[in-house]
Amino acid sequence: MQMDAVDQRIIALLVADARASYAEIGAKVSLSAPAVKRRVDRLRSTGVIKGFTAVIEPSAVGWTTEAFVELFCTGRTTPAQITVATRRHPEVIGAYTVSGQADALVHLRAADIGHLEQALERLRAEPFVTSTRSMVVLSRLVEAPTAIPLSS
Amino acid sequence: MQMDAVDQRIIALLVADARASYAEIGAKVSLSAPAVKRRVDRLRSTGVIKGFTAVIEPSAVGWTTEAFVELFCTGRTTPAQITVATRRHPEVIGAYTVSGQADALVHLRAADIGHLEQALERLRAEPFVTSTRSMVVLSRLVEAPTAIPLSS
DNA sequence: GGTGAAAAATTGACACC
DNA sequence: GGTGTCAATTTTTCACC
Repeated sequence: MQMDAVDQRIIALLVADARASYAEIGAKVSLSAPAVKRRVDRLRSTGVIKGFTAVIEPSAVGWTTEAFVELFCTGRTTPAQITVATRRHPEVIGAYTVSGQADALVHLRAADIGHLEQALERLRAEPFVTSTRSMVVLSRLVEAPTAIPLSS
Repeated sequence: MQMDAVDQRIIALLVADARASYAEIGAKVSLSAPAVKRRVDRLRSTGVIKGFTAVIEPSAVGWTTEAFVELFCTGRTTPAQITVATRRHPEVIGAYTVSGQADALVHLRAADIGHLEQALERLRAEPFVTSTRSMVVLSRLVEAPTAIPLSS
């Protein structure tokens, strides 16, 4: 899809604050509120903006434990299989196929270590998983929303 | 902070759609719009809701390459040092200290492989980094916003 | 792309429990 | 502490140019 510098700035402003009003955004990009809305509607319908979400402090909702788990899979495992399998587990908040020794990297979030262990066991029970390697998150140092290159 | 089931449901609804109106949310949790707003204001001021953001398709804004990099650091490296160092690099969209062989895991997003390589070189140049192990993301299978346990 | 008007949402004041 | 109702203001969302 075609996007100009104004679209990029609107996106950056919405990433910074998804509840900013169109008038507020318009003031910063020198556009009227309706013009901003039309652009945002277009960005949404073309899939550039996938949605709007609240950023939550995980510990506040009872998720205190995170881990990254490398999956080593059997030879014939497809990304689709991994997708289906990982989506089944509510603890999975991210999953990626990767280059390197592992086949996939899975990001888990659980209530506590016990819950994490349980989720990990379930994941390891998937038929295509041959082995795993876990990294439990000790502290989140950086966690930024999708950064947008600012075209100044 | 103290949170009841209604707060949890409001949070879940805002994670699903940060631009939902208070009246719309109120209809789903059986509360008036002002009551919802008061709760949201409280959740924001207490840091449970850290903010609202737009979810962007990374490829649409020119970020086509992602990687996870394990950092192996010198013995006396502190999390604070890693935080400061990783925040300097705009390509870092996540950083965590982890248990296991590596000391930290860094999530990078770059325009292309060349850009990623460049960012990786800069990261490896940090004085406390002894070695790295990279996993380039081949495909994003799952990428969910902070999942909230639904108290049904 | 802007303007203007109607509809809807936000926000604060107030009473109530 | 919490809620709902009401009114003023602001925002959204249409027309139409």
